[in-house]
Amino acid sequence: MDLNQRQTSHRPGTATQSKGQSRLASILDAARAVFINAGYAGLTMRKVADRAGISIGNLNYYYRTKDDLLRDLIDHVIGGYLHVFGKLRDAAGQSPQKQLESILDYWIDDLGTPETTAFFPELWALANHDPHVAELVDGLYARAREPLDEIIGLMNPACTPRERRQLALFMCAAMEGLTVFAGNGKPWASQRAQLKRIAIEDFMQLIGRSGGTGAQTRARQTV
Amino acid sequence: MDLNQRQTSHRPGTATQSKGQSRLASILDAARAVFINAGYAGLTMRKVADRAGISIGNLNYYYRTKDDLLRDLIDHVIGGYLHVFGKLRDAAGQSPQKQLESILDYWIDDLGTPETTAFFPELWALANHDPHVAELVDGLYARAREPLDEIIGLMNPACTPRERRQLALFMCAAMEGLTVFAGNGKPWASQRAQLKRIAIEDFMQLIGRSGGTGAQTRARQTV
Amino acid sequence: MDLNQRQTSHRPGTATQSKGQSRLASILDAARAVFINAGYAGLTMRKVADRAGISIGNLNYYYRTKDDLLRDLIDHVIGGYLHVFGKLRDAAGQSPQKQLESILDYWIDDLGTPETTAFFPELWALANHDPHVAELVDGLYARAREPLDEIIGLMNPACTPRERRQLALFMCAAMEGLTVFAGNGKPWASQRAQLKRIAIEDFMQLIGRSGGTGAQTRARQTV
Amino acid sequence: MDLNQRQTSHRPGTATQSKGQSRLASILDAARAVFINAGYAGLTMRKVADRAGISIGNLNYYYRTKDDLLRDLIDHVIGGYLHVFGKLRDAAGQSPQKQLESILDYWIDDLGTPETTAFFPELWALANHDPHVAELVDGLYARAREPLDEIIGLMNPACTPRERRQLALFMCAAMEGLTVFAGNGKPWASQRAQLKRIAIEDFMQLIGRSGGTGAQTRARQTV
DNA sequence: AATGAATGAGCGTTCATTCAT
DNA sequence: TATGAATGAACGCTCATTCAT
Repeated sequence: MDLNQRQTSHRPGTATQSKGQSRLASILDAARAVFINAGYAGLTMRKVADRAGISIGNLNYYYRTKDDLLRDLIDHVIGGYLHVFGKLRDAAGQSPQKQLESILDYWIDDLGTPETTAFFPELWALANHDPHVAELVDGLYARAREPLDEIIGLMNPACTPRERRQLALFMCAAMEGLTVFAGNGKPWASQRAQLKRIAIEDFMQLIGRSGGTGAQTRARQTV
Repeated sequence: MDLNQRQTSHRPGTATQSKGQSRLASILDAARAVFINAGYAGLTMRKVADRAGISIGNLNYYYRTKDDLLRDLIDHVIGGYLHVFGKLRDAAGQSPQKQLESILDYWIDDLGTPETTAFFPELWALANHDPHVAELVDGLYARAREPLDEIIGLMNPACTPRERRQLALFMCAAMEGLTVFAGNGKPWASQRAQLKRIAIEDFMQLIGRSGGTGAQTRARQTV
Repeated sequence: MDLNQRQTSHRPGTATQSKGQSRLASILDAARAVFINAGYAGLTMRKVADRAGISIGNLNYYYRTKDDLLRDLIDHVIGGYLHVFGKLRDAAGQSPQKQLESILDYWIDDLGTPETTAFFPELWALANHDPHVAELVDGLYARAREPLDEIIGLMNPACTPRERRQLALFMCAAMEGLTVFAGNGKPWASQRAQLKRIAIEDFMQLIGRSGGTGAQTRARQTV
Repeated sequence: MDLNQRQTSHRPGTATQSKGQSRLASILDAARAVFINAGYAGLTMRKVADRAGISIGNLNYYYRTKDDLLRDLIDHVIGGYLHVFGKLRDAAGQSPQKQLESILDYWIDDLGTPETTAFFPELWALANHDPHVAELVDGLYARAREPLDEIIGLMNPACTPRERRQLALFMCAAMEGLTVFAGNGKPWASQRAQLKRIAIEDFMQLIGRSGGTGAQTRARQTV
């Protein structure tokens, strides 16, 4: 899957003029809002049309089926995250530690926004029933882990590529898990900053002590 | 909320006899299966009735509304997890390290089962739109973290109660996050055991080095 | 295809009680009326439900899809004609000529009724786009031609089975063709009786002079 | 109704230039194809526009309503048949028998083409619900019977005009009825040529023996 | 305790049609 | 001429729910 060259699912021949393109954008925005507010189960063509201020006929003019709309919606939102993760990687010139801290900082802050808190659990649930969504989600995370992987390599050259990938995955999972507990409106939201410090601290240590088998790691630490 | 004294949502006056009670159980089993297979969006009274082998009229006899059924369904499933976590805690006589390892072992194995992999993301998504579900989920995790909290206290007496809670939360989040990546059928499922080792190792270290403010921790590390 | 053992297309489990059976009958009657009045293009679930005096929900309770309803509708109506043709054949004890006359008499009278005049052209049109309808129509006509075939054999033993089938087909086609011109409300409706006489006369002659090759026939006639 | 001076139903002011006229022709061709393939129930403005390679906006520019298009479509197709029947009549210089045979030959061959097999049943069905179509169809057949009527007069001067009309109608009906049974793709398609022979033979005899009451006819034949 | 029958709102979608450009 | 954009009614169908038996 080439995440850079995504193809839209709207009806061919539509959105050729500027009016149609902006309408398409407003549809995707409306769909995103409904999806976030009401979840996939509450995502209906009528709600989207209402929110976008158009008729259902016009909505179906742009998106022949609800599924087409859903795909473009997820493409659209995931595309936004991909864009941000691409930028995060470019924080060059800094030390790997600073880079890592910067990424985690952004990541955990983001998961505290209402949109992300609501969007990703829906995505995870959907991915279990829709292979296409699963593929998109996997692609997104793979991309998001790339800078982590790279930084781990800089911070601990002893790590094998496989170890780097596993560590990045573990860190990614740990942060994403925080969404459920410290996301927007969640019970631990007020302690998100402290949890972020714990995560950063922990990941630094984790990276530093890796680079061999668990036995070796423990040995090195105790020496 | 008292998780020990949950109240069922089925229609009062039903399930008074043994036949009704077993029927209720089969309904909840059917509902769970549908919920896991099709997600909340695909959970319909018809499907549940079909799966349970009864008429929709009869289903509505036991559960006046779909929402009632959903509440009992989630109560039912969460109750199962609570039961297990209660047992885990009873692994007394062993060292705290062994206890911790045992819990994480079970936890991460469980998240690799098809049921858990499918069930929890649905739950997280649902919790964002249904306060009652949110409350149940929070209660479940609070209970699940209790043994972790306790073990942390045993392993590192320097930890304040607040620190213990935060560490337990972080560990819980990190494991739950793995569901999305290393759950059943997920891309990292084959490396789940290794990720488990990383988690256990990491949590051990994390607990060991905690027990002060973040500043103190850093100071100690740099010395 | 066994026309005698047709299977209904209504939802399994419905129409088990007397109320449901009579409702099913009223639905088929309503559907028949709508089909005849408005044609296949004008046959909608809503119109049928309205005509039957029930909600569309209830209509869909009995017939899951419009196609199911259509099949049963056609089965239902064709079944009526089959029943009649079965009876026609039983006009035993009379001379073959009388029997033939009786059948043609009934046939051409029937095609002058509003229902038949409207129903069959719809059927012919539908058969061109729906193989299942085509099969039903073919089955109906095959059955309808059976007594004709038999009578031809009695009237002219010189006819080979193949000739009999062809003659019966030709007669059947000629009569059915009259539907378009002399059916109810058609320009030649008022002369239907005279056209019937022409047909009967013609078919008698046709049968009588058959029983050999065309060349032989012409030879015998000119002698 | 004057079939020679048909008035088109396209929007006044359109198709004034050569480009518009050819576009109109391509629209009618597309409409005919859709009508034949999908039937009246499947005839939609979108399909016609797609097939014609234009936008539905442009289609509605030429035909303000679907009904206008339908009328012109039927006019168009029927016009083609009228044109052919006009030519058939001009097979002068031959004997009436030869002329008759030539007409029947063409007629029954034509009804075996995919277009005619599909088109006419749709037309008959439509005529039952649309008076304008009924009028057009009646006009077409009236014209088609003219040469038959004339030839009958030549072959049997004893026939009264009324008898001639009835015989022509009967013959026309008999042939049209063959469409349903021996049209393209129908069960008897392979025996169409033999059925044609039966028809020709039969009609010759029918014409020859007519010209009086049935009794007289028989008497004359037997003498 | 259980069923078949029934409702009406809402679903996704297609339709003929209009309009500004 | 021709298009893309837009509408609103109607389509077939599913839904949660109610009710009489």
